[in-house]
Amino acid sequence: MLTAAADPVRWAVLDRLTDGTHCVCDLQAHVPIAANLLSYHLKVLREAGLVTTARRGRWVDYSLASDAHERLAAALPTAELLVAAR
Amino acid sequence: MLTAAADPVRWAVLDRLTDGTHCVCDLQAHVPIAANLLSYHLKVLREAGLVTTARRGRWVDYSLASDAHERLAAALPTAELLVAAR
DNA sequence: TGACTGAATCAATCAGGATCGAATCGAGCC
DNA sequence: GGCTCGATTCGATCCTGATTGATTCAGTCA
Repeated sequence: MLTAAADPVRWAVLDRLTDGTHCVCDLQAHVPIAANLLSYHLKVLREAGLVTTARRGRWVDYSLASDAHERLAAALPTAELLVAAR
Repeated sequence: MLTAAADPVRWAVLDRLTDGTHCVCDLQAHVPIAANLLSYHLKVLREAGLVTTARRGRWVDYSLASDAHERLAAALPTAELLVAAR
């Protein structure tokens, strides 16, 4: 879970998706890597459940999973500090 | 920052430290790896500023940095979602 | 239909970090 | 001083995961 977010490329993708849905071609313009490599990283994010996809014609739109932040925050080893503080 | 926490061994160490200070020998008992390897991971955590150390006689005590959780949470790519929500 | 485009998949390569063994350091004890 | 214990450092190896290029798939438009 954390390892999925703790990669420079995937971090940039997630960061880009925080301001809304973007197709792969748009993400492509924001990370300077090959298309097939981006596809690989998107697959990792999909398998981690951090992003969701929707096909729109010949494009595929990627969005942040609605609970992405909650799940990431809960995955932090220090998460239980919050619980204890409540 | 995130990569420091997104490792199984270091995650376990940080998790162990959430309930207080522990010497290396105690941490050793909670992660099934060689002593020198643990030392390596502790060094990574030190360099990331996530833990602090204090020598006590022949022992070295490790503690969570006071701002460890804040800094980890802020390092999440989805962190700005919180800011936007406020 | 057939050419074209966006996207995903596959096998193979490569690099960086994790791991191991041995040596070293620092502090206490006899 | 020599010795032990706790912890770290060093050098070499292993191995996972990132990267690459080529291929395949799905959808669009002429």
